[in-house]
Amino acid sequence: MGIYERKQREKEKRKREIIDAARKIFSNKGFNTATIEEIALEAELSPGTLYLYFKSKEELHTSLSIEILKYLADEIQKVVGQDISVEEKIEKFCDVFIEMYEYDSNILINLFHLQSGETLKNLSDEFLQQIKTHSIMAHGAMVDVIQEGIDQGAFIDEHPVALADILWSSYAGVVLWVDSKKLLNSQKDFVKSTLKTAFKIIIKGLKKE
Amino acid sequence: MGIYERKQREKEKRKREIIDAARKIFSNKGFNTATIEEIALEAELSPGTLYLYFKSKEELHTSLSIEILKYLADEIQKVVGQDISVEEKIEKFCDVFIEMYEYDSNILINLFHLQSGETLKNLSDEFLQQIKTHSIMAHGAMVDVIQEGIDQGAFIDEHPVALADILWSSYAGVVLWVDSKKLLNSQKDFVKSTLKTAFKIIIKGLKKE
Amino acid sequence: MGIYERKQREKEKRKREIIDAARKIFSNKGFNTATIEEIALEAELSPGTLYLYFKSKEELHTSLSIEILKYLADEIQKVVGQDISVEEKIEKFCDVFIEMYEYDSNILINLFHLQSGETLKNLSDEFLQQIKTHSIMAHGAMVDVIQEGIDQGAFIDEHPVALADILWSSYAGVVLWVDSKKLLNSQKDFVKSTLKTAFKIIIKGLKKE
Amino acid sequence: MGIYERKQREKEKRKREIIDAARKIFSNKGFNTATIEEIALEAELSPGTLYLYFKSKEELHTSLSIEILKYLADEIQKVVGQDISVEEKIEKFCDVFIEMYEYDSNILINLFHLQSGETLKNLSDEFLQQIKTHSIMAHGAMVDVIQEGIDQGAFIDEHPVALADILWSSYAGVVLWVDSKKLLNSQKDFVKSTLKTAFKIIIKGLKKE
DNA sequence: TATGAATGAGGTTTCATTCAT
DNA sequence: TATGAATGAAACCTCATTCAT
Repeated sequence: MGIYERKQREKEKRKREIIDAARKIFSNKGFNTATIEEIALEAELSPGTLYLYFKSKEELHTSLSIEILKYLADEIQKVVGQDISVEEKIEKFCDVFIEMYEYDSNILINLFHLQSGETLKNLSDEFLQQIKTHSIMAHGAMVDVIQEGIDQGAFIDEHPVALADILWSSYAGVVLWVDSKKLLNSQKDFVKSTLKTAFKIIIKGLKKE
Repeated sequence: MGIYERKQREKEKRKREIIDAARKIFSNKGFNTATIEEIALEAELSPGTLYLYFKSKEELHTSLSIEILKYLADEIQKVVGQDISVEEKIEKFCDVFIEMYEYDSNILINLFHLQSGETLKNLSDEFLQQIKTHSIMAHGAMVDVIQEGIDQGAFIDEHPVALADILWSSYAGVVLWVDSKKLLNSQKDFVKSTLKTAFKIIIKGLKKE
Repeated sequence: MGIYERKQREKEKRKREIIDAARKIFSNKGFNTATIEEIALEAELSPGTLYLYFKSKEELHTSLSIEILKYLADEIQKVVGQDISVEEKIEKFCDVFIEMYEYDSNILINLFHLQSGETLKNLSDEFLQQIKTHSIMAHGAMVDVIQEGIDQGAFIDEHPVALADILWSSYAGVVLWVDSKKLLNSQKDFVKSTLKTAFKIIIKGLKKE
Repeated sequence: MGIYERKQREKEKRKREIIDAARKIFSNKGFNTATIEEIALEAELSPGTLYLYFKSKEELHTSLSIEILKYLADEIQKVVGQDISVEEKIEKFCDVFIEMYEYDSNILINLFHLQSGETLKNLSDEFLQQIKTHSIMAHGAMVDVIQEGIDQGAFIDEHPVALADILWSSYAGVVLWVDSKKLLNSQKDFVKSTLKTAFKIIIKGLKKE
């Protein structure tokens, strides 16, 4: 390994540390409330150093989001090729969502920051392209599985893209809604069980007769 | 109409103008990014004037959220007593959600700001109580309808609170997710059709056999 | 009494009500912290009305201060002509100070606001002249009494102006200092007894041998 | 000197510069009228920088006041142990006061800001404790000297705490009163001579027969 | 490359003052 | 004369970003 490679690797490692710190802080505080200083502290670096690796707070957040999106897309895609029934595949999607939630319960809220008009407008083309790519891959995988179900005559004959959206929405909705109720009523976390039930009902609803 | 009544009415009207301006701005920019100056500009008032009607930016936002919550709870409750089948009632819930979305597509995101830990912590008891009351009423109405379905033997025998959560989640999820996709892909708005399909599938999933 | 006089009298009465309200509020909060709105509320008038009687917050405060100063000067002067010994006259001065303090314990702090460079600079010539006049009269009365004591051979032969300053200072000092201690240590009010003792000691110090 | 020490020293130096600037501005304008921007300008720093060293305007002012109080307490205490007569000790107290006044003629007014109810209420316990400690030390030192005089049979048999209060009051009173006269009459500064005379008279008044 | 002190623009909020009624 | 809603300047404070070391 040459000097250049080693340096490159060092740089990647440092970037990773910063992104990990950023995830923790953004997760707890949200984009606007989190400060660069807090993230730097968490990363055991100085604020100035963060700017050697990321052009701005916005870019740091976007990098983090893209990473999450990429991970999600990868996990979803892994399910598609498995030798199990379509129903089981959709259950696996549910498991992926639960896994994401258990890893970091605020990950989704972070992702939604991306969608704010202002944020997207200021995004570089490169980042925008990456987001689109990963989004399409994750979503496409689900569409494929649903199409498979329709082709097998197991699922109702609706537009598969819409059906995939419903699965995604279920994920987003349960996480946000149940989380919100939890805070308001100080109840324990029942995202997992609600998501399981939701998917069960949706699968039942998707099936013919 | 006496002078006092006229003044009172003037005051209410002004408060309404401010809340309407606030809805527009908070809707587009989110709580943190929106500025009092922008809201004042939108309301064609000076920043100082806003503080004659609302103690703080936070209180203005909370007032707005409570209003939305109250409206939602009212509309949902209207459905419960109607002389139609449970299935139709749930379809009506869907219509209420669509109506809300069409009135202001970012209304829900506004509501989610309430849930942030920091926000809830700083809320006055009075506001907190109102939020809880309206939340419980809206949610309770849905639970009642689902219970009705279970009692009639029409719906599967799951915990009705969880089932109501799934309906709410569906609303939240579709709005957020599909909206997010729309922004990213510049597609036209298909929240309405997706929400319709989602409810159709969930109703089917809820029904016995 | 003509219409003009009646109007004039009305106006004076209103001015008095405002000044009385101002004394109460300035006394409790100090010049900067007190607000026009509070004073208006106390006077049972609207903020706008205050500006019909006083050009500015500053002028209202100055008017109040001048009134106090005038009252003080009058009371002090009443003592001078009385048919009692110089010692007794100085004791009477002390009583006047105590009376002022008991009427309003923060009166003096109010007076000191006048002295701030910024305030004096912005004062109209008319007001400045009034302040000077009353100050000189009050102070002159004390100087006269002390001079009387010196002439009688009862008091030490120091510059009488300086000796009068010491009496005034004693008043100012005890009020401010003891008041300050009271707040810090939550002790009861012993301004009165301290002032009495202070004057007793100073009188003793003033006397020959 | 290591890097850490040098940095620490730099930091202390900067804090000092800010406090010095603050003294100048607070001195001229008073707490409320002085602005952070002015202080920053005086310190040749940006407003934001001040907040790296002091949490708030209030804390900056309190720090300044405590410093003054500490210095005063130290100087007063140095006098107590000296091998001179009680009379001479009290004269030395006077010299300390004069020295303070000559260093910054508005120092005392600054200290009085501390006493305002609002200020004391918002003070952190740590600061409050420091203020109390220094106050008690300074005052206690004077009480000790007076007690010494009483024990020697040189001073009249009054409550020594009250007598110490009179000395302090004399200081406060002369500085405020004479300073106020100076501003009003544009006379030259005679605080020093008046204070000297005042102490002379009080000492005479304190002595037995 | 790494630091972290310094910056300064921009946010929320207050309040003396004005002015249409 | 009296009102009080509206104004808007100016205050305090935060924090993303820069730059000398």
